[in-house]
Amino acid sequence: MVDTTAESDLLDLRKGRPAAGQDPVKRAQIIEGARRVFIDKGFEAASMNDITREAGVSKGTIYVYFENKEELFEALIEEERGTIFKNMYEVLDHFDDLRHTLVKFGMGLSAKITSAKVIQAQRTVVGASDRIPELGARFYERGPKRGHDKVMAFLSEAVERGLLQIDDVDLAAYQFTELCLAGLFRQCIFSYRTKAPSLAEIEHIVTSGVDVFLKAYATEKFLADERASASA
Amino acid sequence: MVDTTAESDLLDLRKGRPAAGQDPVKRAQIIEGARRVFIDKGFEAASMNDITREAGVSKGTIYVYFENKEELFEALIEEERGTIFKNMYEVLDHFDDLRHTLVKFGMGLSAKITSAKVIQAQRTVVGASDRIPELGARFYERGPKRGHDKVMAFLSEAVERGLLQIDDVDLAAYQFTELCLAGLFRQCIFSYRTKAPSLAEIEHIVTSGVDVFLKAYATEKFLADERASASA
Amino acid sequence: MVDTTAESDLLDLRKGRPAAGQDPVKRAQIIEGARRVFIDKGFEAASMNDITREAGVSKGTIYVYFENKEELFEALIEEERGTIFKNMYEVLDHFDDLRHTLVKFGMGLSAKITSAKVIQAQRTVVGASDRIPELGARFYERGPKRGHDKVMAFLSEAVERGLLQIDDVDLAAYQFTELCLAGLFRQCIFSYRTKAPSLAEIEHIVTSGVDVFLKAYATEKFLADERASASA
Amino acid sequence: MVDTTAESDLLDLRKGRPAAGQDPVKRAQIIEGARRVFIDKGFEAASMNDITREAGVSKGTIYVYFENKEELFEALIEEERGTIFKNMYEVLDHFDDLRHTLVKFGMGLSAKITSAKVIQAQRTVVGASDRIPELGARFYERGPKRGHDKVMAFLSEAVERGLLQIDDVDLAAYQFTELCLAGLFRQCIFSYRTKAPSLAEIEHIVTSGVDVFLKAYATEKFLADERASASA
DNA sequence: TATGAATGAGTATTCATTCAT
DNA sequence: CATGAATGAATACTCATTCAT
Repeated sequence: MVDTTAESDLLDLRKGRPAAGQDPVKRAQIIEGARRVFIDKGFEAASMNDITREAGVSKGTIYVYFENKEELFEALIEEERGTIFKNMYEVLDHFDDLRHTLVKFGMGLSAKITSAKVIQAQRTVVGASDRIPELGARFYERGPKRGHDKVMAFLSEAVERGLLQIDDVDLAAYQFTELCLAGLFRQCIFSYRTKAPSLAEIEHIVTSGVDVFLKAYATEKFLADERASASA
Repeated sequence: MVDTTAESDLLDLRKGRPAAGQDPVKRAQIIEGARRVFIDKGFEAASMNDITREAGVSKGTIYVYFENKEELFEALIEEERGTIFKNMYEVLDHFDDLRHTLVKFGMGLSAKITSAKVIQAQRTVVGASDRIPELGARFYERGPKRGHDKVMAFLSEAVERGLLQIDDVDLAAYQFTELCLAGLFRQCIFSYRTKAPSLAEIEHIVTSGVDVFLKAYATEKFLADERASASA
Repeated sequence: MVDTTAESDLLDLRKGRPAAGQDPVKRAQIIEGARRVFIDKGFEAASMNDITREAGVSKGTIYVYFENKEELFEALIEEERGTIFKNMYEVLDHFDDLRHTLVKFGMGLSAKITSAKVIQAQRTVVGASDRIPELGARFYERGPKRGHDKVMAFLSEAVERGLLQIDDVDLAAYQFTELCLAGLFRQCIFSYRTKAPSLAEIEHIVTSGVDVFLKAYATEKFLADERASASA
Repeated sequence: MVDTTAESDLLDLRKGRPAAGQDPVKRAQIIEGARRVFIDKGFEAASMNDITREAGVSKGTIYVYFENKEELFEALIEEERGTIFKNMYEVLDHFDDLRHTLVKFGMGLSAKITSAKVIQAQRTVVGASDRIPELGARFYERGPKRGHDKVMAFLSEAVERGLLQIDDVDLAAYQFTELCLAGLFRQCIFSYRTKAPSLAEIEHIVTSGVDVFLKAYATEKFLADERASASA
């Protein structure tokens, strides 16, 4: 987004001053400042003055772009969400190797969710959820929930293809996700782990998780196929 | 106030009367008030005045027992932990019916962790974790971690008894726990679910989770035993 | 915009276009917007942004025409005064029926002064008078005072015509006005009455007021005339 | 007030600390500061910080004694009202000389209402009435309205005694009051008069007002009595 | 020692005014 | 000249903490 702006600046496409609350550069600048402060201090402890200072804009300007503190926080989370879950589901488009696809997706998911940046954002949302429950709900709905739906769709497809045998696909999708995280989420969010898990660790966990998942849900057909391609 | 005091006062002015901030009854009284307020409102929104009122002690007294609001909150969480996870692990002492034991334990765990009260407390801890990371860490360590250890011990025992076949017991224990929660924790903590799951739902999830778990880890011996007892 | 302008622009770029703050149309436009906002919200609660919106001019332009908010308000009041008391005194031009003339005038006066709009304006002026005393003074001088002078002139004329017998015409004029308002002004300005008095009420008050006034000041000649015309 | 405190401190009559918001000395101190600021600047322009400074107490303390700015202002007005209208109606207890009583009462009323202090207070109330109409209403109700009722009672008594002949006592009471003020109130409240009228002026106005009033409402009996006592 | 009245720095938000465009 | 985005001082009010009683 910034890139595009920079580019248009070069071309001088921005004629005159942007309308109040409409300058995307300034908006981004405010959100960036807000991100630093909110992530660092949490919703309640973050003060609009801090954000003012961090963003390098005046108090009034923030209030032109955002109705109030809550809305600013929501906008930040909205952005964050987009960033976090972007490109995470593309890997689910391929069915050629089910196990490999699940591992690859699971690792991406696990790595993303437990990354320091994302954990902190989630911590802030959880903290704020107490006072603004809809905010947490919305975050979950448009983030984790959306991912869950993608996983469900993928599993359904695999069932149709005769690779998996699942009664409750919804539940199975949750099980899959949890098997990929296997304790990491709670450890991270409670600051028990202070740094993100290594890739090796994630691989170990996800490989095992997929194993468990397939032992429970794979069809004979899938296992036969796998044996065949392994011997090839 | 007791006759003996007069005498001992001469010898030791402190005896029989706790030093400042040392009376465990008053301390407990303060923590009890703090619990109600913190759980009800979250860390930031809870005011020391609320706690004062709820605990029935004066402002000054609280500050004799606890350096500040944060320290009081820490002390409360320290206590809370113990209470939440108490009695949860007793069911793991029985091995006569592995599947049944796992389901029973899993349901207890799932119900506890997703109960409104406990979710509230966890939300508050997560929110505060950002500012006081050790707090979350300690909470996790002495709560979830301890439970995890119990599960590990249980699984190890089952392995030794030839009922389960597990390479990485640590990981398997995490997998088991997560299978029992299957999405509930994240849904609850983000306020996506605003009320605790029903017992029926928990039963459905846990039964399926144990199923998956056993399909992955149960030995032939266990399955044979189960078939036998089923036909009996 | 008119064709002739194009020509004169060549000769004199300023011609036809008023200097800064000199265009009476724009000035009127601003005042009209200010009127709506100030009357509606009072001095303090009215925001320059509201006026900007209502007047359909930009912030900067207002500040070209008026030094600041206070000065704009003063200009508005200056105008308002004229509008409020316009046409109120015409009825005083007729002497054919003194009692009737007094009642008619008194009713117009009373209705005007206690009308919602005018009360609002007066309240705003009174409120602002504390900070800008000249403002209230000027309002009174060119409004109520001017009316008082008209009443005095009328009463003097009536005295000369032998209809009234008055020592202190100045005082009598005040008395007449007050008798026509009889408590209404204070009730309205203090918001004790939240809506303007009805015409019937005003008629009752004014009729009685004129009665009192004439009992005190009417000459024998006037009374005789009145009796005569009544019997006719 | 400060003196009293110093004195009682010497005598040590104030045992212990008064309860929060209960110390009448501090309350008076706050109201005194508020009076100065509110009277000087009007409701809106007065800031709680100003009052804090003027009263010599901390922000928090004010908010212990008064819920908010509005309530503080109301408390001040409540006080002011009491002070203003105190002892004003005692003179109405005597009927021995109706004219004299009316003049005496009218002069007290007129002097009071037009005194600088009272005018300023009324101006502040009128200004605030715009935003808080109930406030003005309450002021009127418990101040001017109460006075009006006393006048009505007095006039009714006079009617019963056969001294006056009045159809609408309510209206007559208003007429009497207005005749005593004869323009002064509006002149003062709009800052047209910047200082209170002299006693001589008030006497002139009230004497004339009572004259008009009695010419309109006095019975033959009263006039005969007066003539009699005059010749005596 | 316990109390709770007092403190004042801190909060989010508003709005008259300025000045680059 | 006109514009309206940006400014930041000012607002009412809160609350963790202190300290005289």
